[in-house]
Amino acid sequence: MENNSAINTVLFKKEIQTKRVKKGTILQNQGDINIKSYYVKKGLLRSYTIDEKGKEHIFVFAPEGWIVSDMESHSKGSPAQLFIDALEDTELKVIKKNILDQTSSLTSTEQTKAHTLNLINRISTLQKRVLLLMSASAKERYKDFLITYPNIIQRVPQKMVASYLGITPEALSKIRGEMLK
Amino acid sequence: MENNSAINTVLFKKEIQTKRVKKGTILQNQGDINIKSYYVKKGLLRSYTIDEKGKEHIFVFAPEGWIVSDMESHSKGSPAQLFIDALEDTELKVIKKNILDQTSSLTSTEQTKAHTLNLINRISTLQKRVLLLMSASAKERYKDFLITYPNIIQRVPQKMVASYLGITPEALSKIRGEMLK
DNA sequence: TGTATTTCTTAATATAGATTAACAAATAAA
DNA sequence: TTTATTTGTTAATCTATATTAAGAAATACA
Repeated sequence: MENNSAINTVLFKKEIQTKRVKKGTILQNQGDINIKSYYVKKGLLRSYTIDEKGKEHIFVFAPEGWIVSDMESHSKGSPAQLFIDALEDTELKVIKKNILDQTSSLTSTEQTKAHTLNLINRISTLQKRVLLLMSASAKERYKDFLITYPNIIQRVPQKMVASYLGITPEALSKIRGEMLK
Repeated sequence: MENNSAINTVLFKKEIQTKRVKKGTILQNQGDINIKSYYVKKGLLRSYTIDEKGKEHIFVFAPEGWIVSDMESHSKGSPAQLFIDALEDTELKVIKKNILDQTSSLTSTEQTKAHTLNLINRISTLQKRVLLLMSASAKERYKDFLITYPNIIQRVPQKMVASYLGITPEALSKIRGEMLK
């Protein structure tokens, strides 16, 4: 989920499979049982839900160096909540092992540390996201997005940025219009 | 942050200090440098921010068995973003060590696993929270809160529940009124 | 116990953002 | 290319929630 160059150390070689997928490929469907994690070497993945009204809500964008995984389901062993698909042609590593098993007696201290750091970074990112969703206006959240993920806007359609921010494409268009003045 | 009985195994004895604090005690102020984590043995803590308009936003409630810590700041070594205080007289353990150092060569595999599980549970909780904030109405979020944290409503004033949900006390009062019919 | 303070409720009004719709612009497909 | 599809814009209208205000209820305090 976040940029962490030490990740290669963490990934447990024999459990990993490298893969190339085309833009549009769905890696995980809502309801899937066998949940995996994906490390992005090159390209761009995203995870998202579709609510009862059929509306998409993007949970994360995962560009180079990030990991996407459905923690909620992963930790509970329940079916996937999230869809995961490729927004660009992507080169990735599939991590099949349950994340808990990765912290096995066979992994080194350094690996475990990098692994822990990765989890903490995710929590930190989510903490910020929750606080912004609770206290900031759509415009403020958009401004924060531009700073925090400067390269994403050029790579995805605007409506996906709106979906990530939790607003409609129309609302984002209006905000951008206002910001130009 | 979440209920996990294995936590005692994780906590590294000599780094821990048990403490009793009175209701209202502030354990961490926004801007504090030396960030600690708190494990609640008995009682109730919360973490929260205060925005530019002076409005409080509760990030987590931490009843018995939970840990509160300011991950955002902890991981970056930056000053605390969150306040942490006691909503009831509380018995707690102060974890001074940086969380990364806890995953040292001295901790056992079991400890590390429990520790990892704890982090994953937090991510899982936050994932759900983000998705709810993005896609659900205030009433839906309140209903979810009642199910997920059934005992908290009896222990905190209603306005704090509102603050946790990201709505005003007036809005929550109205929602509760509607739900009685 | 009585008084002050905080919390909760209700209602009127305001506002950010949703919805709907229609069109323009860009991108993909034929 | 030309045409079809997706994406972005603008504007009118609607709705959930915020804001403001005032009184009632509960709680803390003297």
